[in-house]
Parts: sequence; C-alpha cells; structure tokens
Amino acid sequence: MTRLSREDSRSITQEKLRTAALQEFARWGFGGAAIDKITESAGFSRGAFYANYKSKEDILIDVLKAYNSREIQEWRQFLAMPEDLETILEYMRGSFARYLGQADWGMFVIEAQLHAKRNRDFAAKYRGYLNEVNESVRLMLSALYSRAGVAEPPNFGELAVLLRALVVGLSLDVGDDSGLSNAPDQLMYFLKTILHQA
Amino acid sequence: MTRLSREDSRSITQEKLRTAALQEFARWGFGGAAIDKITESAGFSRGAFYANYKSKEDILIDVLKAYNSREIQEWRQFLAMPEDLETILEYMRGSFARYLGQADWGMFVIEAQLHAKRNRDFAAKYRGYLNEVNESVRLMLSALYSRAGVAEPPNFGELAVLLRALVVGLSLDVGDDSGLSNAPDQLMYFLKTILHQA
Amino acid sequence: MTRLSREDSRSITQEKLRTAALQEFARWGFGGAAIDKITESAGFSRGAFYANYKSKEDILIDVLKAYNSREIQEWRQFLAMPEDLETILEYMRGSFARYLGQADWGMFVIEAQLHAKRNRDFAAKYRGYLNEVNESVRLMLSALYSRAGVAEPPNFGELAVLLRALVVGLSLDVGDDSGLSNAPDQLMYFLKTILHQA
Amino acid sequence: MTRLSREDSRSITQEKLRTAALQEFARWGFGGAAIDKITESAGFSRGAFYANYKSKEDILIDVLKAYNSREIQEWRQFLAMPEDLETILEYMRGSFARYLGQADWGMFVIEAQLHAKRNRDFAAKYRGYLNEVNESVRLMLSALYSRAGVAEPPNFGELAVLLRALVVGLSLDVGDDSGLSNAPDQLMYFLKTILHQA
DNA sequence: CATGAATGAGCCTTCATTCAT
DNA sequence: TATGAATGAAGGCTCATTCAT
Repeated sequence: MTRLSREDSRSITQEKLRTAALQEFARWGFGGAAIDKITESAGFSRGAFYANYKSKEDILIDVLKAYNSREIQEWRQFLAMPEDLETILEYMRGSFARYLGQADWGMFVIEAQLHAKRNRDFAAKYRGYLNEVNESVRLMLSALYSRAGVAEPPNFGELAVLLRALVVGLSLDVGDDSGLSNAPDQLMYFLKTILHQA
Repeated sequence: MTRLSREDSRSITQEKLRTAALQEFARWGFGGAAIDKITESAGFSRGAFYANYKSKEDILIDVLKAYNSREIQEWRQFLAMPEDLETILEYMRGSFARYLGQADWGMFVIEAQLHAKRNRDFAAKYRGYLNEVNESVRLMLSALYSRAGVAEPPNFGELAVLLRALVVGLSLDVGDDSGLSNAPDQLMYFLKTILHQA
Repeated sequence: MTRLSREDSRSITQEKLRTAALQEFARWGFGGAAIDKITESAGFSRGAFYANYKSKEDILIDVLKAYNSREIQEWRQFLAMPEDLETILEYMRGSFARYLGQADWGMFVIEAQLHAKRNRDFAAKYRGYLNEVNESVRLMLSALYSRAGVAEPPNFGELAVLLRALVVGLSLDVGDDSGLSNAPDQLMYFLKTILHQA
Repeated sequence: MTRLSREDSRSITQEKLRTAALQEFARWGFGGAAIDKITESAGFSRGAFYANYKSKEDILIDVLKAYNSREIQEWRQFLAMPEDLETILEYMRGSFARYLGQADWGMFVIEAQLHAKRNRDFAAKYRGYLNEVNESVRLMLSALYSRAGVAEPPNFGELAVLLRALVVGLSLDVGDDSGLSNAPDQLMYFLKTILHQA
C-alpha cells in the first residue's frame, strides 16, 4: 500500500479545492463565494485553503489557469492536424456542447471577467488568459474559412470576439427556462451563416 | 411657489435612488453593492432607503421595472409605425449603440440575471421582465424579415434569444480593451447575415 | 423625562467605548485587545464600535487624545498659578500617585508607545502627544528649579525624558510584587536628589 | 571530519531559534510574534520549532533564561574582583550602553514583563529571573556605595528597582527621535547624583 | 419622510499547534 | 530531528436591516 508523497498529496488537495472553487465561484460569484464553503465542499477545513493559496483571488487565478490551459491545449492539438470542413464544424459543435453543458465552467468565466472589471490588478492577469482564448478561437475560425475555401471577411478580426460574446451570452441562460435547449445547434447556425455569407 | 406633493417628493427620491442603484449594481454586482453607497450617491442617508424600499432586492426589482418598461415602450412605439427595412435597421443600430454606450445599463441587466440564477424567488419575478424583452426583440425581428421580404427561418423562435445573448456577451466586454470598438457594427453584421442567409 | 439628543447619546457611547478600550489596551496590549471584548465590556454590540470608530487604531488615537488633553490641561492649570516649592512637590507627588494608582492609564501609555514603535503611520500621530507631555513635564520641572532658587543643570533638557522614563518604567512594575510599594515616594526622592545636586 | 553529536546539533538549532525569537519578540511582542517568522528567520521550518520547544511560551522562557544568565554571570564575575569607584562606574556605563545599544534585548525584557502581567503561570517563572536581576543590581549598587565610602541611604532597598525602572523606561525610547541620544550619560548622572546626595 | 445609532450575522485571513512523513 | 500539510479557534471588519428620534 503506497502512501502518497507530499507533492502528490498537495496536488490532489489543490485539485479538489480548484474543483470546489470553480463551482462555488460559478454559483455565487467571486464576491459571494465563501472560502469556508469551498473548503468544506472539498472536504477540508478552513486552514487547508490558506496552506495552499494566498488568498481568494489566488485560487481564482489558479482555476483560470488550470482550466484555460486544458481547454486551449485541446484546441491547439486538434488544430495541429489537417482536417476537413465537416470535421472542424463537428469538433466545434462538440466543444460548444461540452462548454455549455458544464454550466459551471461558463459561469466561472463570466465571474472571472466580472472580477476583472472591478479589480485593476486582477484585470491585468486576466487579460493574458483572455488573449489566449481569443487567439485560439481566431485560429479555429481561420481553419474553418480555409477549409471551406472561403475568403476571410473584412471583419474577420472581430469575429472571434463576436463568437466568444455569443457563447458567453448563452452561458448566462443555461439552466434557465429562457435559455435555448439547443444552443450548440444555434451556434452552428451562426457559424454556417457567416461562412456562406462570404 | 408650489410645494411638491408628498407623492411627487417621494417619487423624486425614488428616481434618485434608482439611478444610484442602477449604477452601483452595474459596477459592483447585486451582492457587492452597498446600500450605504447607493443612498450616499443619491444624496440621502440610510433611512431614506428603507423609507422607500423594503430591501435591497426590492429596489433591484424597481429599477428593473422602471428601465424595462421605458425600453420596451419605446420599441413598441417604433414598431407601431410601418417603416421600411433601412429605417428598422437604422433604429436597431441606434438602440444597440445606446445600450452598449451606457455600460451601466448592460451590466445592470447581467447582474439582475445573475441574481435570478441565485435566487429562486427573484427568478420568478425576473422571468416576467425577460419574457417581455424577448417578445419585443421577436417582434422587431419579425418586422425586419417582413420588410425584407424574406421568409422567417425555421429557427426564428430562437433568434431573439441568440440576439439577446450576443448583446449581453458584448456588454461584458464594454470598457475592456479586449472588447470591440465597433460593437454596433458587428451586431448589424450579425443581423444582415441572418437576413441574407434565408 | 428628557431623552438624550442624538449627539449626547453618541458622546456617551464613545466615552463608554473609550473607557473600555483604555482598559482592554492596558491589559492585553493593542494587538491583544479584542474589539468584541471592548464593546461587550462597554455594553454594546460589535457594530456599535464601527459606527463610532473607523478601526481599532482609530479608538487608540481617540483615547490617547482624550486622556492626554485631560492630563495636560490639569498640569497647565496648576502651572498658571504661582506656587511655592512645597506645593509644587506636593502636587507632583499627587500626580504620580494618581497616575501609578490607575494601573490602566500607565499601561495604556506604554502600549501606545509600543504600537508607535511598530507602526510608522501611527508613530507620526503619537509623536504629537508625546511632545505635548514632555513639554508639560519640562515646564513643571522648570517651575520646580525656579521656585527652589536653583539653577537648571546643563542636562536640564534631558531631565524631562529621564523623569518620564522613570515613571514609565515604574508603571510596568505596578501590580507586581516586584514593584515598589511606595513608588511615588521614590519619585520624590529622585526629584529632590536632582534638585539638591544642582 | 567530525559530525556534530546529536546534542550539539540540537543546541545549535536552539541557539539559532533563540536569536530569532529574541528579535521577533522584541519587535512584535510576544503575542504579535509569529512562530513561522521565527523559524523562517532562523532558517528552519515550522516543525523544527516544535521539535525543540513545546510552545511559544516555552521558547520565551528559554530565551529569558539564556540571556539572563549570560548577563548576570558577567556582572557577578566583575563583582568578584575588588575594583575602585571609577572602574565600577565605568563598567556600569558600559553595561548600560551595551544594553541600550542592543534595542532588541531591552524590548525583549519589556515584552517578557508584559507577558508576565497577562499570564499568571508565566509570571511565577518570570519572577525568578527578575529577582536575580534585581539582586545583581543591588550588589553592584552596594559595591558602588562601599567603594565611594558613602553610607547606603535609607531607601537603598528600593534603589535597584528604581534604577531598573529607569533603564527599562529608557529602552522604550530607543530608536525614537524622542529618546535621549546620550542615555548612558544620563544614567551616570543619576548614579552620581544619588551617590553625592548621600 | 428622513436621520443615523445600534445590531449581529457573516466573511477573509492569521496563526499556534498537531501529526503523518 | 526536521518537514510541511492540515486543523480550527479567534479576530478585524463589512453590511443589510431595525428602530428611536
């Protein structure tokens, strides 16, 4: 029976805390999330949190970093392989579906953005993550146009922001009756529309 | 020198409080907004607030109601007049520009929606306002298709939600460097695209 | 039955809080004193404290100011009247006795000084009070030498500091078995010694 | 290459911890000193502390014991040799200068005394150290009077307490602009004064 | 109606201490 | 012996809300 090394144990604790924090931030917002709730839901006591993170914002950044890199790495890996139009569209559909299906992740991103709007210092750090995401989306869109054999439209530079805004806006509706039951379909509608438009 | 009637004086106080509350909610969120800041910024003291509203949520609802009805009434008035395609598009462009230009209003709506996600009781009340807005957007879109002489697409019912999501998503970027400098243009792009697509 | 005016009521609350704070600071030190204990001992709840003071340091300053001015004013009043040597010595003896008899006051001063040593911002404010006290002591000593018909020694400027150090040092012993039972007598011994020396 | 015996290694660790603790206690007080800071500044981790001391108070006692015995032993050694008046005065001057020059040591003693005032159990242990010091001072004063050929005054028993109070009071000013720049000189003035007085 | 003093729940954070490694 | 992860009590401070004036 091998016991966990110190480092592994720490990693596991942090992963649990991150998971709990993501959920708590998503549900109650950065300000509304209580560290006690986070640690409790992760199965630890208050002190464990501060043994691993310097502050509430510290774990916000850690969650952002962990999930962002996970997400982006996946997109990059996919983009590294030459795929045809259908595959790309299918992949994006899957990504949207997963993203919107995990209500917490979408709401977490919104809360991070809100915190950035209210906090200059955090905004600077947040910007970095945001840029990475936008760049990924841009690359994906570029692949899309290229495989479709369609010229990129004049406002191509803004399309990534537009698409992200759309996804973010839809995340806010997830879980509501007011939301779309088939949001990924609608996003695909949007993508196909802009492709044909050109 | 006519004195203000008691009712008028009350409604002036409330209007000031609403304006201050809208701003504070937009900037700091429902949870993060302090009643003291609201009253202070409105030029009153704590007591005035509770003389006019039962609770923090109470004024949230009042602001929502006041601004929502203002906004919707305007759209309805415009829609009552038969206009041509260009005029409608121009009007929508102006609406978006105004909406996104007043960062506070966009953020306020988001915060209201967030509060609804976190609070069952409020959600029920919020739903009503949301439905009215969506209905208005749907009517406007309907007018658009009709004047364009284009048949409404099969997913027409979802387009209003999609459009609102886009506007909400863009609001979140307002004020950021990451945002679009010409968000209204991009929204028009979106509208024209879905029109031509059909 | 006249009720208290707002202002009076506030004054009374603050006086109670000051009294409690003086005691708590004296007993447990600035860092060790708990605001909860202060308010409780003053007969209020936590919130009342922050309705009257901005922070723990804020009330430290207020106590310092209140007691300092009380003390100094008394010395100044006494010094305004031309007295003979015996009366002055007797007055100083009484002052010392009162000061050392109220263990809290002496310890409070020490705690204020300790806090000043650890806190730059507070140190600046504290300096002002300290200077006033030293100036008072200097005036009293000056009167002493003058009435005694004795020339002030070359190190007269330092005597006030020396005397204050002695009082402070003795305060630290008050309440201990190790302390002097007749500290005021010893202080008089010190005074007479430096007088005769010259 | 001789390895350190377990005991030597232990005592080196403890000496480092004591040095760090003395400084931390002096600067931030017993309550304000953080064990983490002590161990970190000594180059160890938390665990090393508790491997060597049972509690924070435990190291306070150890520091007190170590430094006290060092100080007292020195005085005793000096007193063992018959010296003339000038030499004794010079020695005392040097002692004062060293004591006041090492701000930490003076402040540490004050903090120990404060802790004793707040803690019955510790007070009992502290008393022992205090008595030793007072006894040393008394012996030194006795030597002084004896070498000066002057009879001890009636309050001789209290002079040690008086002198210690003076030194302690002056320590509190060390580092302040308010303090005496030539405190040892002033202490000598005091000593000479009481000698001549008699 | 409006004022502002007081309440008290709740939250972030620190830190002495324990204990498995 | 030393490490550092985890515990949990405690404390400063904020803020929605109540209520006497």
